[in-house]
Order: sequence, then C-alpha cells, then structure tokens
Amino acid sequence: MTQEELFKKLIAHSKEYGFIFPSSEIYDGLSAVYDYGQLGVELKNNIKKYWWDSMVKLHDNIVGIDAAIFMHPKTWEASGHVGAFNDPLIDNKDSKKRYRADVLIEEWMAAQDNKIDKEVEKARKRFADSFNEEQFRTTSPRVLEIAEKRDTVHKRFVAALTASDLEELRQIILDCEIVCPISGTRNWTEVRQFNLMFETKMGAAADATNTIYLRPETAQGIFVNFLNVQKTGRMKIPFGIAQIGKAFRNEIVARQFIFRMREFEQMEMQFFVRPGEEMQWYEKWKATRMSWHRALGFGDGNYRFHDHDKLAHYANAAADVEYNFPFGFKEVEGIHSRTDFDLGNHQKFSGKKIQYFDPETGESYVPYVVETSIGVDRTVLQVLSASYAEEQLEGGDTRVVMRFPAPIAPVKAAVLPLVKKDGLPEVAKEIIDMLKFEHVTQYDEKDSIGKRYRRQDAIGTPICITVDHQTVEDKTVTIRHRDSMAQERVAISELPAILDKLVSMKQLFAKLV
RNA sequence: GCGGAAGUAGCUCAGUUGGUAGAGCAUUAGCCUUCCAAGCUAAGGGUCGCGAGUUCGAACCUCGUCUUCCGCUCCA
Repeated sequence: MTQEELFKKLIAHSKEYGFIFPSSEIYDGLSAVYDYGQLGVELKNNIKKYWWDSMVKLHDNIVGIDAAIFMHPKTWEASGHVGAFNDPLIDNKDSKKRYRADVLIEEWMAAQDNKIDKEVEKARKRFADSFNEEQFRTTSPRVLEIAEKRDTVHKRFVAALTASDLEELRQIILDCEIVCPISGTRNWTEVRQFNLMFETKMGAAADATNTIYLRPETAQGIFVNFLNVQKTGRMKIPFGIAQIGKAFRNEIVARQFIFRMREFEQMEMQFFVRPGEEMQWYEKWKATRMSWHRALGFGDGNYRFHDHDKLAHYANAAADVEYNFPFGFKEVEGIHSRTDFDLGNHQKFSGKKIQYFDPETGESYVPYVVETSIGVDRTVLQVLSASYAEEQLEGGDTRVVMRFPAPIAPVKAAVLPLVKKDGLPEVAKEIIDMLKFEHVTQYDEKDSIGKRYRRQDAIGTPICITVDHQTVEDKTVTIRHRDSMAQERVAISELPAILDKLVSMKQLFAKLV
C-alpha cells in the first residue's frame, strides 16, 4: 500500500466511522473546513487533555487561561499581523479571477528568462559546434533587450514591494502587458491588500471603525493577560501560561484534509523567562516537547526537528517538530524564542508598563518568551495516520485496526454479551454502569462476537469485555485486548483497577522525560 | 492560482451503442445462540455533486460550476 493509498483510506475510514466529516456536506462541503464526529471529538478531547495536563498539572509554574477569540484591533497592530501578513491581490474583471499581484509579476519575469533560454536554444541549433553560449548571452541584441527589460521591471518591483506601493504594482502589471490566463484580457482592478485575518463587525454601527478580527493565533490572548495572570497568580519568573483554542487564517490555498484548515485549534504555552536565559529554555522546551510526542509511541524515527533559517519577525530562534505524515515530514508543532517582541510591542501600543520586578536581581524588565505552539488538528491527523493498520490474520482474514495509544482512544472499553439472552445483556449493562463515570464505553449485542471485536478494532477500542454464561455463575468476564487479540479471564470487581492501569493518562505521563 | 485525477446508497464500486438506477458490505426488524467479520428471512436507503444545453429520451454526449485528492505554488 502506497502512502497515497493509505491517506485516502484514512480519510474514508475517518468518515465511515464518525471521526471526521466534511463541513456542511449536504451543501457540497465548505473548502478546507471539517467537522469532528462522535469519535473524532473524543479523540481530540483526549489529545487536548494529554497536552493540558502535561503542561498545567505536571508543572507547578504553568497555569492555563481561556481568552476570547475576539480581541481589541490594536492587538493585531502590536503583534505585527496587520502590517506583515497582507498580500497584494488583483482581480481580472472579465474572468472574475483573483491573483496575487506580486506573483503575476514574478511569473512574468520568469517568462522573460524562458524567452532568453529559447533564443539561446535556437542559436545553438543554428551555429551548432561553433556556438558559444556565454558570448551569445552577452552580445545578442535580442537577448540583451529582453534581459534589460526584465531587470528594469525587477528593480521597480522590489522598490514597490518595499514601499508597499500598490499603485506601482498595478502599473508594472499594465506596463508588462500581463494578461489574465483565463480571459486573456488586461482588464485589471486596483491592487488591494488581502489580509489573512478574517474580519467581522462588532456592535450595531457596522462601520469600518468597528472592524474586528478573528484571532489568527491564540498567543496574543496570553500576552495581553500577562500582568493579570502574573499578579493574581503570584507567578514568579520563569513561569508559563497555557491555552487551547480556535484560531482562524484565511489561507489562499488550504489542503491535505485536516492538515491545513482555515479554522483550526492550537495548544500554546508561552513561557516567560529572564532576558538572556531564553536560549537555554528554548533548548529545554524543544526536548520536553519532543518527548511528549515520542511518548505516544509512534516511533522516534518518525519525528525530527527542522530548525528555521529564515526567522519570523518576532523570533531569534525557531524550530519545528515535524512528523512523518503519509504526505511527508510536515510541521506539527513550533517552538519559538519570541524575545520581548510581543510584550514590548504591547507595552508600546497600549502605553501600559508591562514589566516584571525580579526579586532575585532587584531589576524590572520586559520578560523574554519561549513559545510552544502545536496544532490540535495536525496532532489528530498524526495520531490517525500513525494508528491506522491493516493486518493479515492467521487463516487469511484481514482486519482494520486503529492502534491508538490506549489513553487517548475515543472508546476505552466495549462490553459485549456473548448472546443476547439468558440474562447476559443485563450483566453487561451493569458493568457499563460501573465503568461509565470514569471511561467512555460502548455496549453492543448485534451479530457474532467476532464481528463485534472487529467493529471495535476499527474504532480503536483497546479493551473488549465479554460477558458469557460463566459470568452469571462466578462473576468473571473475558478481557480481549485489541493489539494482541489475546484474552484473559478476570473478576468483574477487578475491572476498574485493570482499566485504570491500561487506559489511564498516567501511562503516557510516565513516559515523559 | 496552474496542471492532473475523481465525484452514482452510510462505505467500496459496477452501470453495455443514450432507453424505467445495480452489487457487495453496512443499517433496521425478526429467526439462530456462536469467543475473532462470512447462517436464514424481510425491510429501509439514491434530485447519479450542482446548473444549463443537445435529444422523443441523459448517470452516460456538450458547456459551465462546486467539492475532494495528487503535483507545483503559498504557509505567522
């Protein structure tokens, strides 16, 4: 099975068993938006709990918050999102198609290079053995003319981009006689800045001054609450603030199932440190976060760091944790040393002093920040793709099994009466009642026992508890394990302890470094 | 956005030269009572992605459009 086939099967499986559905499917779906189904939400919640507890419960110097999605518009000026993440877009009035103005110009420049190459190839054929490419490129009037025009445009283009001169960008497109690939016309609109942030209006007077944005990252909700949390929680540096929440980015192209969505969920922790100590915390959090991923047991070789050469506007060091998805190694988490960029800018834009008095050094300073930012949906996809397996069984049978790490499996145990009479269903339901306050359970009495085991395999239930005639006599049941398919006989009274041992989140925490 | 592929039942897919929409699995209700999916009976479920056009007649031909996947591109 190729990776591409695996990915397609995974998407089909996710829909078939109620993990993930295309959004608004009865209306043909909404591009790059997905809904979590009855099992998907359990899986996602378990992943979030694993992350939250590993941060907030296991660290006495990390606390959580839940900030609003709407934030004061100035937040996004201070964060740099309003300024830095606009793309210049232009529409063709005939085809109604929208293009990035800078990309149109770059493509035109690439086309000029192609023209030159074609001239070179023509000449090479004409002059055969006596052809000197270097000389031709520097002397041919035709080539020189194209190259000069290309270079002139290049200079204007760079200048226009630097100055954010939208008029000039449009003028370049007109001067180069760039046409729309669809309509073939030069009937262009003005160039407009297109922000990757979603906009909406707040309040009754829906004019421009009331424009607010759906947050493009959850981090700013933490930064603007830095003083609130630090003071009310009596936090001492170094300390962290964790948050899980939705964020929104109006990506032009969003692809690959739930890997890149326009509405997505992040789990972020901003760790505030003394200036100058950020690099050691950066290294520490890189290691801590990697061990969190590896504790899931999907194979250490399926993870790697990707250190950024090109840093974002706020960072002085950045690395991605990449997972080996069916479509290659891709980012699931970013660890960034954000310096004092965010708190410093909020201090500047708000006019409020955002500083920490360090009792050890006796100094006040704007803390530095080391951020860990992981995509919930990408982690779900990572878990789904790592867990999906098709197995050949003895006797030629195959089974599809989701080998979820037991602590994050959507359903922890299924309770199955061997037959649906002789009082067995009643006993099974009593067992469900005993377990349901601690664990998500399922009851199933339909079809043969083997078939029911396979159904549970397909949704990744780690444990099946089977009630048979012996159960009525001696209060014991069979436990059937998902991965090994092995069975053992245990007393009903032991079940809570056994489940606690096998499916509790403690199993994962024990593996954390 | 460009290029390629696809869209028919919950899932996987068939559907002949254009002539009343099919299978397997799944689901539901019975029967059977079984520790690793295959027993029996019956039932429900489809505007063939959507919209035009051609035709006496379109799942099938033409055009448009939407959605998904792959490659390129982009990605705070």
